[in-house]
Amino acid sequence: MRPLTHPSLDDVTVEGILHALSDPVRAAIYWQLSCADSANTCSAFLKMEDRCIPKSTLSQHFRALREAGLIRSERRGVEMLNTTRCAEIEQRFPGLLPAIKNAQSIQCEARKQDAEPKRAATQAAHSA
Amino acid sequence: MRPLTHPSLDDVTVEGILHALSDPVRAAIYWQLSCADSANTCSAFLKMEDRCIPKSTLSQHFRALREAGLIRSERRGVEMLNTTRCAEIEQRFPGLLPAIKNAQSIQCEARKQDAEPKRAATQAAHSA
DNA sequence: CCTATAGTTCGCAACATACGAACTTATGAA
DNA sequence: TTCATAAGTTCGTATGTTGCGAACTATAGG
Repeated sequence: MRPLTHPSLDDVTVEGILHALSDPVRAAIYWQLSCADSANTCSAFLKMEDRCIPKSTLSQHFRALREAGLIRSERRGVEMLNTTRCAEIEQRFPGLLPAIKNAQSIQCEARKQDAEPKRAATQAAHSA
Repeated sequence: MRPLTHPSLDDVTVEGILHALSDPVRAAIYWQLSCADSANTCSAFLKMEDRCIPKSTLSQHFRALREAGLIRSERRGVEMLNTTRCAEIEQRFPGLLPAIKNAQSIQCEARKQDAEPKRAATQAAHSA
């Protein structure tokens, strides 16, 4: 097992960040980590929103986030503690992560709104 | 040749935007289009920053931008006029594109700063 | 109709991604 | 110590995506 490598802040690129967050699973992991008041292990994400994500896939996603500079991981015994580097990134690219997060949540809300009328329509069809 | 398709604003996704702009060539095309006071053809990008990008590759990049909802393309005779849809996207995801653009330009400046000392060092070495 | 020009599509090679199986490392019990 | 277990990583492979040359399509102007 090769040691964990984290890019220095100067080596973090916008393209890397955008690419890492353009994957829905990684984006979900990232925002969840950024909301968590304490560090989080990988296995905490084995089940995400009803989807069961294989361990190996998760491991790759964490590596992608780490290599993009979005998170910092450190071994703690048998498990791994992951924390976001958002303060650092905010320093280098002010406003970037908040803007992306805001957009994601707008989209998330819009999807909920979309789902509502459909469910109502289905119910109406059933009762008719 | 299948007709040009543009997603409706509701179908534009954050992941799609991030993915489209995570490619340096597409990002460059996009920002250049957004700076252009008028619409721009594809062939205007055949030579970008000393790099010569093949026509077919360019065509794919334009398609990617179009399908992500970032640009609108319309035939005008034998060529294609491309315009950004940034006003629409700003409406749906306020602040997203400006934040990304700002980050890109910060990175661009940082790279220039990085290049300077090197060139100076090289000159010093030559004169020594 | 012929030719030139701007883009698109096709086909293939190179690269990236997902995931099961096998492996490594740390922990705790016997 | 030795064994079992748990958390992650790495490997192999199947599947998907991307880049680019060659062939194609569509339009404008002789």
